Amino acid sequence: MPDFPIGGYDGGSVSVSRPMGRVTLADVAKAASVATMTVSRYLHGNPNISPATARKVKAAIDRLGYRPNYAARVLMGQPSKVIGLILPNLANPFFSLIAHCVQQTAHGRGYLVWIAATNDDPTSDLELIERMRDHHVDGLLLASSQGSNIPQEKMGGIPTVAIDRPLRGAGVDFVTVDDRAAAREAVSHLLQHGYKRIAITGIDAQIRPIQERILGYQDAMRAAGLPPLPYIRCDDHASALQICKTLRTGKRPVEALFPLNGDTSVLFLEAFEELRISIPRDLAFFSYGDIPLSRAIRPRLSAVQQPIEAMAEQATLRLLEQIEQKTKPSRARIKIPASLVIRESCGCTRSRSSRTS
Amino acid sequence: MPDFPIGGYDGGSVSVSRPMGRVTLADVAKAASVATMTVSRYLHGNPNISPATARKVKAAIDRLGYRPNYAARVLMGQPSKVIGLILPNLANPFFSLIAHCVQQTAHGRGYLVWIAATNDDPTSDLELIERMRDHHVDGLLLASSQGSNIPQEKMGGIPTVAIDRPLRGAGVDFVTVDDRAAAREAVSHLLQHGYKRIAITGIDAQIRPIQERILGYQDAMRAAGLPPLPYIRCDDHASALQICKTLRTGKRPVEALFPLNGDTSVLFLEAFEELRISIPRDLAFFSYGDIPLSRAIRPRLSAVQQPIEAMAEQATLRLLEQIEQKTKPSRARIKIPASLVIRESCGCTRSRSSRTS
DNA sequence: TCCCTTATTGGGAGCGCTAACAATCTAGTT
DNA sequence: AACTAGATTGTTAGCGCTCCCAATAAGGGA
Repeated sequence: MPDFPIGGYDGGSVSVSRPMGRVTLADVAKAASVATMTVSRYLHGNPNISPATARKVKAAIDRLGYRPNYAARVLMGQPSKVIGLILPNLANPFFSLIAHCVQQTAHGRGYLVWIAATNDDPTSDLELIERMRDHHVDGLLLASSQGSNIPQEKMGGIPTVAIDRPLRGAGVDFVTVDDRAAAREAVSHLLQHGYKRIAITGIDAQIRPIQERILGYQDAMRAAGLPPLPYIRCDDHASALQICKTLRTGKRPVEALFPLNGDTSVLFLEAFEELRISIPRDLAFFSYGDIPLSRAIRPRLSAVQQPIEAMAEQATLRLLEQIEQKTKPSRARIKIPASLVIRESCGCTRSRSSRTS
Repeated sequence: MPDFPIGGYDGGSVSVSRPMGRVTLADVAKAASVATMTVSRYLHGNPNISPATARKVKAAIDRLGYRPNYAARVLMGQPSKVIGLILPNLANPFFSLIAHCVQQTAHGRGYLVWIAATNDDPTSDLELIERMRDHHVDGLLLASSQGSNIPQEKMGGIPTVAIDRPLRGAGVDFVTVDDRAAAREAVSHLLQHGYKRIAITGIDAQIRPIQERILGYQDAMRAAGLPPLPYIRCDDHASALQICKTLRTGKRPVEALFPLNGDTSVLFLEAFEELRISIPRDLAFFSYGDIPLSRAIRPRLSAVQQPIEAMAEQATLRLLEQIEQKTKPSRARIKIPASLVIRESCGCTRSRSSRTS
């Protein structure tokens, strides 16, 4: 059996329910007493059509409630006007905001967005790509799951833009936040407070954006002549608690904590509350990405503010350009600068804001 | 011009880039020296095929890397194996969790899920339905935007299940949380604490689930012989602040606040923090739905816990059944009971949990 | 008036696939 | 050996649409 789903056993001759009764081009043509081609041309805005004919055709379309059959269009090589958006996880506000923005941008240009999530399953990635291709999406926007490696030939020349995470293997455009600069700025800010032992933590460091943020952290530490501390992996509530306990013990306690992603920030905020760790008195804190409900948290969080809208819009526009201009992917790497929102958790007492280079 | 996007002006004779080079059934058939029908039969798991032929066909498929062309399948009336999921807003964790669960369930049954969001634009609803139909989704899962009224004929007989919010007009199955019972239970619990003036607040009350929750509130108040207080609309941070100020003033201050949806709960938690209102000392609080980051909030929140997974799974399974068994929609109304998570914000001091009827 | 150019319309063919039916082949029966 | 039921494979047509090319209608200059 093949690895793609099939129509199901049909017993060899069981009739499949055909979507009956739908109005076709031929129906419209007959009603308007013209050739199907004329209707087709009208639909495509071909100017070589007399106003009188156009009116007749329009009337027939409206009267019959005609809708185009995209399967037939697409079979002839026409664009489907659908782009696929594959995300690792819809429950993460970072990605759901991307979804929102991509849809906004694409919709304004006449495209539908087919959103799907891999739920961090790297094999699911490849399957989604293939099946979306089978369904003739015009292009693909990919925030690939951790570790998935997409061979170039699997993309089969379909316009693709990677977003947030690069696509190893396939040579495509890549739009991302300038994570390295953002992390560097954040750590620099913490250093200005006089903290010397600044620790970083987060999820699996294999993911590209995390690697970039680690580099940014190291940049800032080294620039200040301080040794970078090792990256602390934190995946769940239990490990956050555990880490909190070890951070403050020992002869040289950590003075500031910088989680490198939003989920981890949440984990630590929960742990701080549970362990009655006072921020920023016991420990300074700098969050990565805006946290939902952050206004209900005291002290207010200083955070890296990711330019999600700009990133999503850039990526979408680049993709649509590739689709419509049929330009080759330039393998460009577009880095969008993030900004810092300085509130109180880092040790500041008044709010102010700065923008990274 | 029609109201659906068209392929773009083609000048009458500009050649459209056909996705060249893709392996077709005929290619496989030739490579395996059989008829195309034989390959098709193999793909559909037809048992009337000799093992030797099956092997030959499989080898050819693997060697050539054949993938089915769904446009052609669908044009013949075959199922597309895609279901559409239309949600009001992906940024809301309630809906993004629905998306996650639907995908989980559908994927296990060989279906892809086409997720799209209307961003609370009621007109966008209808357009998405129509365009997904144009693309031959096998069925539709709908959490319709507020106020959208879908005429039955627009659904055109496509299997549909409404989720969370009913579909006015179209007679389809409807899977929802038993919001009325959940609200009743929550209010009853608050009443047991001795609170008599319990206020409800939330977004636009036109939305069906909100209406049900209001009814549940009124049930509980009347059962206790108390007059229900009027519903307080709250849409943003400013109005939450305003409401907080008025709640505690006057001769008969409100003792407990019960926001009827998650977003509003967040708004009030932020306002409480800003106004230094202490929960539950100044005001008891019962949240609707689990709030992200709720573990980082003191006191811990008592909340209605919505059975999102069960709801999404039920809805998906019902839809797939309609699709595969070709059963008519029973116009059934399935209510899934919610449970209460009792923590501290309601005035309790120890955690315990109860389940509504 | 005729011919030629340009605007507008029509007529097949065929995209890749599958339903229905036809054809062939096998083994079992009398 | 002739025949038949059943298993296996092939053939044809056509899903709804758009391509290519041909056909017609409309204007303009000789």
